[in-house]
Amino acid sequence: MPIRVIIFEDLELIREYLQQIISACRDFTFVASFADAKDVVKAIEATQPDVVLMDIQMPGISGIQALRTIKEKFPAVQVLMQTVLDDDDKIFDAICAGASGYLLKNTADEKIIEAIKNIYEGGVPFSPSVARKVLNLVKPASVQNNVDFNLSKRELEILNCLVQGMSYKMVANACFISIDTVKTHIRNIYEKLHVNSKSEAVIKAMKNKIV
Amino acid sequence: MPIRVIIFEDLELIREYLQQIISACRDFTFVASFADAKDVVKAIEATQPDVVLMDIQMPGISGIQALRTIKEKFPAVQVLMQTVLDDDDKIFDAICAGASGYLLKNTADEKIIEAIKNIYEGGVPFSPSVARKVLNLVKPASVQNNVDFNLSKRELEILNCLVQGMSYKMVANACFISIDTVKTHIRNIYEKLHVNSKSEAVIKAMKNKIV
DNA sequence: TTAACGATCGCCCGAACGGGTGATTTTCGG
DNA sequence: CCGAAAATCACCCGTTCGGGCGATCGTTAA
Repeated sequence: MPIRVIIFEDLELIREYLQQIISACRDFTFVASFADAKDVVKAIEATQPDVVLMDIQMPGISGIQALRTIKEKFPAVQVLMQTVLDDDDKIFDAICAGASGYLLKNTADEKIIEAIKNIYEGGVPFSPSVARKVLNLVKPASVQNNVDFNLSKRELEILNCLVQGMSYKMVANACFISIDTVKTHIRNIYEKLHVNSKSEAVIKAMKNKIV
Repeated sequence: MPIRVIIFEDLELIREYLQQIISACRDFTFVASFADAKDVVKAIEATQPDVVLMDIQMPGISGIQALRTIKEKFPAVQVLMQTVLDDDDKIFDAICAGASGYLLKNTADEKIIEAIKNIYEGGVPFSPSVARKVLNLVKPASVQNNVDFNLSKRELEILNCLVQGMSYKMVANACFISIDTVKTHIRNIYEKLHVNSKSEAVIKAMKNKIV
């Protein structure tokens, strides 16, 4: 059973070009193409696609907005975003909105074919440079989680309570120890983390993924 | 100029298998292979590879540890991790440690070849399922940043101070307002965020990326 | 032109917190 | 087995915080 593909792309030239590539491959059925995403819901309902090729820059409703709508109404439909410019924010937005893949428009034909198949099989095709960007988005968030603050097991447990927003009293109850002991532990934690308030400890714990 | 490749892989069968794949491709020069990462630094110095194929599970020093060492001493060397099991944590650790790519061992030969070329050209090859996992790591971090707590500009500003670990007094100084006004604002913030302590507000702010 | 809202400031009180000191017991590696 | 580190508890003191109440002054939207 061929994969049903539809296209959203404002530029006629590119639209027809993509259309040709899809049609030429017998694993795909080219179903329809649209120059804008105004009636994206109706379009999906009418055409029942497996995969949507979506341009990011389009007059009127943006590709990202359309993507959001699709993922909301038809979560099973896979959407492959494509764009000329590799803007970090756009890429990030698209990923957060549920894009299944992200290609730059300089991608070779056979790569596009491959990406569509890939996406249909549950993969996540990214242009190399896009993938690099995604990685750079992930990395900073968790860099330096190897810093060792030398917290004991108990201290970690209590710090964990703190990052859940607990008060001293609540920690004491949760850990079955007296409130004074909690204070002692927290004092020690502060010293090890080089902070001197609960908020700072929580912030440092979250940023360093000690939790 | 062919790409110089070395292999770290404890299982002889797989090691020789990879070795054959690499050798068979005239874009690559197979330089050496090692059964463990004990002398990883010496190995790199001696062989001057462009790309390292690194198994994750190895007796003694783990592939991730070796990866860290390589990236520390030879940041220019690209490392392609590979593993049988697609453990989320391992993958995440590898990415954070600077892995240039991540393949599952069921990857087809030609995909491996492609991945090595890709990596050498600055790309980031991931097995489809790995890429999906990476995405899932990125997404939750920024999901729900659209929740609107209806904070005023001033309240946002003060909340920002809080997530930097400031006390009431410090916020007052930073915003050039009296400490009592800070208290009023924070009271209002608490109400809007449905919390009732600084830590909780900080946690909620960080988790929801209001900052 | 009111009414609503945000920003500003003030006072009060009790609870929570931060830091200092000291002590006992448990645990665990050498 | 012994000593260090961790875990436990206690008391004191001053500061910070959380919350309740009230107030003034702009801006703005109905």
